[in-house]
Amino acid sequence: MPQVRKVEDDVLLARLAHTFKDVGYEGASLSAISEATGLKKSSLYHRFPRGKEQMAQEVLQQVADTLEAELFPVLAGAETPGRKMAAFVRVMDSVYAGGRESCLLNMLSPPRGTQGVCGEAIAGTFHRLRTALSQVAHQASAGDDEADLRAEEVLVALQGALVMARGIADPAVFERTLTRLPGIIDPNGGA
Amino acid sequence: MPQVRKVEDDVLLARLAHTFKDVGYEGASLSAISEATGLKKSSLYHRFPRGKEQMAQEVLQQVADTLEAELFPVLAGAETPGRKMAAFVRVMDSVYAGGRESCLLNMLSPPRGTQGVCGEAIAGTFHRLRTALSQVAHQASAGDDEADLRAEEVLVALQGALVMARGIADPAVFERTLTRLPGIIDPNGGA
DNA sequence: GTCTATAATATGATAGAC
DNA sequence: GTCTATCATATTATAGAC
Repeated sequence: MPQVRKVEDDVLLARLAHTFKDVGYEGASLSAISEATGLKKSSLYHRFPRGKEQMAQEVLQQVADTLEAELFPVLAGAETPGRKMAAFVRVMDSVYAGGRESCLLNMLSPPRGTQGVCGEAIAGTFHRLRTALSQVAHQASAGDDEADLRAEEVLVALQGALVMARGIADPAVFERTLTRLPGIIDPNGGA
Repeated sequence: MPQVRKVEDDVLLARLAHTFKDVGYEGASLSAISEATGLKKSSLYHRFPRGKEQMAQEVLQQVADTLEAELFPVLAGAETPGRKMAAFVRVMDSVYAGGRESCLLNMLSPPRGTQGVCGEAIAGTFHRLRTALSQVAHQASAGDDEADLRAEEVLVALQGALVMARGIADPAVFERTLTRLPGIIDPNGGA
């Protein structure tokens, strides 16, 4: 009888993501993952034959897919920079649960030197975000170099706010930081 | 004959810190630590009877001690805000090896909810840094609330730059961010 | 203070029943 | 597709020689 999927793929990935965000790659033992997902280890290997590394890869891929579907079309669209950044803030506030969850790009980051597949995915997502934000800054009348710097500054603030929110156990840092982001990309945007 | 210290305490702590910065708390197995420090596991337990948790605690304590000795006296001293922030940048550039090393406050951060001793130390160091930076901002004619926000913004940028530098394997992000920090605390400081 | 040796447990991973 | 049972290895931790 139990030939049916006990946990749907999207739910499974969401629970995996939550676990990785909480304890990181090394901290996420298969036992912990099993408990978090409700699937036994062997069932997890059925879904992810290459084990934990594949889980991390697919979770990162889903992050990339979500951004590609929900964020980048807006940032590349016809709206004003102000509206685009409002959407950016909305998406990030949702992705990071108001600062109560950490970033997978941080928590899944491999050791220095050991780049590997996850490292490539993480770097790629950072670059993709920076490019998209830079174009918004460019739209807000920044020169090419200045636009890149503004985009970088936004990502730096986003990541730092998440680290600090976790470090002092206070999501308010993240919320305060979010409100600053539109003004970084578009200083004349009536922030 | 080998009744003498093979590795001095400060060297031992430095090697431990390097390992934790690289692979995080969970990723730093005793085997890895043993190899990195040049001491066998049982020797490590002789130095740190409570094991890895104690190692992390002492490494964090040493970070706090270093800041207390090298940074906070300057920030609380009689110099101009500009000189204080120049010293801040110098210390941070050294502590994080120009962006090629991660922050222990990030890499040793315990899972959400599980605060524990390390969590307390990390939060304490964040608060201590924020307070000291806020006083510099206050000196640079910021109001009390504004000073706190500027201090927070500096720490957020610092942490985020380290995460991003690691994520895209490019320390330049960190160096660029460092140059912005004095202007955040003192916008009229001729940055 | 350091080492070799060892114990108890946890981990990543596989085999095979249903 | 999920499960129980199992394996080989790695992990934290301790005992005792030098």
